[in-house]
Amino acid sequence: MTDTQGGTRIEKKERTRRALLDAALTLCEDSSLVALSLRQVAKEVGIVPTAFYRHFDSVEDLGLALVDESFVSLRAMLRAIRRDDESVPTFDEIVERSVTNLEAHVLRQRGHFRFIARERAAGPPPVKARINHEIELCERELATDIARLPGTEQWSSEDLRVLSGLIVNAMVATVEAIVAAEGRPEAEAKVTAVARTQLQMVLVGALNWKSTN
Amino acid sequence: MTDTQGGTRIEKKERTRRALLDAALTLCEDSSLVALSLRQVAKEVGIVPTAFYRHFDSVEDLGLALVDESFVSLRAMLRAIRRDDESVPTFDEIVERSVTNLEAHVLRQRGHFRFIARERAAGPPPVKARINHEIELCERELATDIARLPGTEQWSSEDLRVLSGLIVNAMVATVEAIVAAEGRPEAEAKVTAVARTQLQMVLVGALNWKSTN
DNA sequence: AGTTTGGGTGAACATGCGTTCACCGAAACT
DNA sequence: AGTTTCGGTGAACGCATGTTCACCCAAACT
Repeated sequence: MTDTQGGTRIEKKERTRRALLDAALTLCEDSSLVALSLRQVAKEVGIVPTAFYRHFDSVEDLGLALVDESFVSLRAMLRAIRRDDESVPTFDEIVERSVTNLEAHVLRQRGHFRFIARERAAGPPPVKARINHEIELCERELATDIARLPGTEQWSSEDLRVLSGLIVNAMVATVEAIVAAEGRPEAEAKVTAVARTQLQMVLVGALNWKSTN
Repeated sequence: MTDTQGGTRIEKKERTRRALLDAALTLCEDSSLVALSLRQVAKEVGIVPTAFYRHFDSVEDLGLALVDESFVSLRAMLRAIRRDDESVPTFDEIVERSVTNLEAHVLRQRGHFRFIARERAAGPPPVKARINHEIELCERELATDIARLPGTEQWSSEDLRVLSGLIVNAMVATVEAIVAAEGRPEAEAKVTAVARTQLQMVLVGALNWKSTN
């Protein structure tokens, strides 16, 4: 490969590694990791198939790296929302901020989210497992956030998990719908409007829920 | 192929067609339609690759047939629940019946549901589209069912769709979780228990919702 | 009885796949 | 200046893929 960008050796290695990750993300856009060949992604990047092994053991291994990458940025976003919410009074505003931020983040990282939504259901088993594990972590963190909200003081931890599961489900579905909107802004707006209402309905349910801990 | 079962010609054709559908369902269990080859499924059935074309134009075409099949049986189940519900008084009993029936049906048709859950996100575009369309139909039907329930008389059709979307999301997630339980009964029981509680929470939300039609 | 229909056959093709191996050449060390 | 490290090379392998074609033969028609 002819790398016209100068730089130290590790910089160049990192650059092709990135190129491999990006190429893989693009190439499996409308199929799946399990249908993506090492040679395709190598060709896309402009290196010979064998050179792929200098960076990853297999396509599946590359997939795991993509999962990690995606969730690092997702978790950063969630931390940011959480930080902001410290000073926000009403439920409506929490809903508003959450959905707005989620939408912005999904649009910015469309490729990653497409990937996650797909491989969560169809990826190679280790990839699937990693994704579902990460989502479960989000669910747990959301449960502890909810526990700090007024009105949920004496909920059972059971019910907290159930509620956060419900919300995470709705958010996962929302992400899939935003991604499926394919960038048509009016379709996206409809999706997020629905998501806001759904979250509010769930919150109404939660506020009127008496946990039988 | 040596077909030891006798029968008329169209019966024999139907028999290999079934075998192809079943083989495809089994073979893509832990990958996806997009990673399933025509030759694999032909070999599994015991016919030569070329004979596949006597039944389907392509693997994708076979996939569409599988989608139709799955939803035929799903819709039959939904009709049955709806019929039963006519005579059922309380919300709790509706929740109970729905989740119990869903669980039983998913367990009986595990293969089909696995397939739907996977290909919904990862299938070839036409397959994805067909699945999402079918799910949307379920959502619409649910919305009209809800509209007949006491307490929702003056909801906006907007809100009806939002609520049924929320419920369908939760049910799709439940199906995925049941399938992921891999037949371990205690894991399945936990999943359905969570689903029941989630449905109840949503219903509590709905009952306290005032639609701003 | 004679003919047509149509599911299944088997060879052949070009192409793409993952993986192996010995090798190159420049950056990075000593 | 001399040596090591290591990302990228290119040929080669055995194998699987989708699709074509001419062909077979029993069931189904006339």
